[in-house]
Amino acid sequence: MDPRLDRDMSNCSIARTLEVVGEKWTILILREVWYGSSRFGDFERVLGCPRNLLAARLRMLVEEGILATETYKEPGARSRPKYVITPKGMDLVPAVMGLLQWGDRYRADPEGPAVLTRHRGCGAHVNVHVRCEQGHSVREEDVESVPGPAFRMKVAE
Amino acid sequence: MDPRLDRDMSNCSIARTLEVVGEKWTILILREVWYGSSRFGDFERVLGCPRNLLAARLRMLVEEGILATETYKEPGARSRPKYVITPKGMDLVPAVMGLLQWGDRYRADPEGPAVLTRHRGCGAHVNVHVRCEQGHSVREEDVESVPGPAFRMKVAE
DNA sequence: CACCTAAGTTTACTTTCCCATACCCAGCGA
DNA sequence: TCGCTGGGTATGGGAAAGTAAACTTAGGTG
Repeated sequence: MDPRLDRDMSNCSIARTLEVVGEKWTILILREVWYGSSRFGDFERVLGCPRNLLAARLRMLVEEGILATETYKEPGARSRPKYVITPKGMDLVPAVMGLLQWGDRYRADPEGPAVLTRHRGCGAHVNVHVRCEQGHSVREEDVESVPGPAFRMKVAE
Repeated sequence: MDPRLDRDMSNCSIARTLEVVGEKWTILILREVWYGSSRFGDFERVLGCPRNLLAARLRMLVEEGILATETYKEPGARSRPKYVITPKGMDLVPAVMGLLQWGDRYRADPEGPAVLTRHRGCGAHVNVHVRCEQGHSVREEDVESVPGPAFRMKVAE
């Protein structure tokens, strides 16, 4: 009989991204970096994340090139590492802002959002937005997904 | 001594969004809905997700109002439920597209992406993009986070 | 009326992840 | 050289997730 043909899951950019940032504390660590934290103790204190997981997540983010380590030195203390975001890490901002925006809309505190995102300089609110290369603003329901060059089907057993 | 003041984590839209879509299969289920799947068997077959978890995730997504159930009826079969995305679910598209876009850029198959997203109608590629209310295109490093109306500090023990 | 099918539920077992806590290590300053 | 401090590592228990397979259910078909 005909083999059943299905989309091959092994080649999915969403799944691959989630392999990196899909674990519990990872995106929250990135959020804190984005908000200005850089030290192990900052993350631990603000997030309340267990130290071993925090160390594991930071190590992974550095290995992936999303964070990088630098050293800092407080007067009268030895130099210690701190974590800064890389351009590759900055490119996660649209995804994280997408989560932020959805949470602000559907799960916000009655008082409003806890954090506002502004355009440095002009000061206006920023948001994420879907657009096409023709410059059109695209409504979510007008996004169409079609097979790309690496689209593969899989053969079910 | 002074209590230490920290950002209060309980009011974070990112964390709240992740409470809903942060579990392993959830976003992949949404992706499949977005790509056109709607039936229990579709998800099981394409994702390879265990049935019990799939049922639990679908139930949760319906409870959260991200998916809704409708019934379908194949000729000569009884009616069965199918899952369709709601407007609240569609509003997750920018976040999911952010993940897709990052994966396409940094973890793509050598051949290219498996899926292309196009503007229905004009056919041009779509992407997510940060902009401000003045209409400016905003570079990621020019996004500034400032305390909003519900910003709260917490007092460390 | 027995059988088939899709959509689950249930059960039992294994594996992985999460959390808390204790411990370790490398300077610096007293 | 002793303790203090920040940045980790090690460990052990418990919760959750993954795996596999049997069971259930409701209606349509032969």
